[in-house]
Amino acid sequence: MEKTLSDLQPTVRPDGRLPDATVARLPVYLRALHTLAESGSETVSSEELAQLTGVGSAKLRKDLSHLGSFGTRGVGYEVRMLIELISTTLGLNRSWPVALVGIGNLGHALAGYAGFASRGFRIAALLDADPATVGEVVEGLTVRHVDELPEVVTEHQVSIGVITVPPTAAQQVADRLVAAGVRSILNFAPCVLQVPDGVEVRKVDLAIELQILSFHEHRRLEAAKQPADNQSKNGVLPSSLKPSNLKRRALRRFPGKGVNEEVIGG
Amino acid sequence: MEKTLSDLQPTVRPDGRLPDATVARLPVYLRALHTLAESGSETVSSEELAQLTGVGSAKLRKDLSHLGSFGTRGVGYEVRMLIELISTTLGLNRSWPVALVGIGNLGHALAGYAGFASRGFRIAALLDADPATVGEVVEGLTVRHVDELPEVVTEHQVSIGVITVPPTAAQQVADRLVAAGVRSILNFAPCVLQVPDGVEVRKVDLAIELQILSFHEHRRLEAAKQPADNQSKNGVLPSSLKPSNLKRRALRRFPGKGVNEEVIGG
DNA sequence: ATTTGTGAAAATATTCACAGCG
DNA sequence: CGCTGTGAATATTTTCACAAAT
Repeated sequence: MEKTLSDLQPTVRPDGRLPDATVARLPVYLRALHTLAESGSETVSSEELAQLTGVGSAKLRKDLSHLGSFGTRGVGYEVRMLIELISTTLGLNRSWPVALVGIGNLGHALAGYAGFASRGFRIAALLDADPATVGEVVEGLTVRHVDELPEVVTEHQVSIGVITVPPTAAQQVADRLVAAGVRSILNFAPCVLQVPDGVEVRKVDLAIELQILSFHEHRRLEAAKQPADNQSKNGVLPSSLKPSNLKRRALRRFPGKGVNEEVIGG
Repeated sequence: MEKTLSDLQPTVRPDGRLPDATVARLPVYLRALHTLAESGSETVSSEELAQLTGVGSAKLRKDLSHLGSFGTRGVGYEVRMLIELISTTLGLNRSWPVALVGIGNLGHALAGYAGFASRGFRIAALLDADPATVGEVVEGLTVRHVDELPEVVTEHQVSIGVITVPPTAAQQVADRLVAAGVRSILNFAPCVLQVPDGVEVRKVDLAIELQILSFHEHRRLEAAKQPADNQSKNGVLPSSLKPSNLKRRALRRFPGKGVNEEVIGG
């Protein structure tokens, strides 16, 4: 039977709650799907999409099953429909106004990220505490003083705050965002934010990612030192690579797309 | 009994493998511990450290228990010893040479991040494919052409590669890094990288984080629309905040520290 | 013939709760 | 008494494997 887009809204949500792990993967699927759509694919199987996203096909199917039953057995999923379904689920059909607080190096880089606007997000305001920065025009927006947060939030209906200030100032900025009514915060400052229940904080932390890599690199080196050791399970090979999942490389690269998208985001 | 630093290396690793979830949290503990050390604390209890890091105290104790038994019952943990223990575990006692590929907006921001060097990482080289950028001096380093990757990696013993190029170029850069012998990659490009087994890739993706926030914001709004609904469990409050974990705010802010650390990393 | 959707099994991760030590 | 360390209980996530659908 044909499935129409209007089937999307009312159906689904068997028990009502989407697993966190699933929510975290939906954006990944969405990106691959957009690329597929651009390259003209109309349908995709769980196996293909799994290859493209680096996720196991069973996991992918289970993820999608939480949104409902929209695949066609023997065929796969309609690309456009999946895009619509995931976008709707994530709330990406509207454009969320974002306030960016802290216009330093990273703030500049983020403000200049074109793809920001492209899907679901719009930088509504830039703010900073430094009088030297306030008033500066960055990417067409005049930087306003962080004291004006309450007005700015109301004015632009800001629902997401991005913090790119030094860690010493981050908590204060978070408090102000919360006081102004913002309930979703993306924190780039390397510190833990304390917020009341009901406020969602996500953290992006370069140092932590590097330190996790460091751990694995360290393990590798330690393992290489002890080649006598019984590295039976999940062992680290001394100096050559295991040539296992090479079939993955088969449909690795997407058909060329000319867009020179900026590096951050998607 | 006194515990000495030399106890650290030989002991521990009951079964041999540290849970991924634990590894991912160790850097968070480490940061809080550094702050505690700077403020002069000599010991810390699991409860305090839990407050500071936003992790449950039982989870924290279980995490630390994977590294061995280094606490003192009735007292807590020695801050300096925990720092040493976690640093050693993560392999942060040496300085890892990092190659940064892609000197655009974000690349510049990362190259300029002083705290990079501060703990365990050192930018050894900057590379780019754009002839206009190659030769430019950024933060004291001359940008080299990405074709020179093999030489650069050998020259500086690069063990970690950071990718900040547009997504269309990211896979190619990853392939070159791997070919040059790099086994740990931090990818800022919004795409999935395919690498052979044995290569560790971590991804930092602004758009994904925003989209996850979008989902929660969306849920919140949907929930607010249906106030008649039985929002019993994990319900979203319509317009005011639940004032629950307020005690957390008690020891929220660290004693003032003058360092004006840059925003990224730590 | 192929691929979805999903129970059931296995693996991971978190939380509880308390014995045991200082 | 206070706090660690940890088995046992619970929750979450992943993986398996196959019946059902087209």
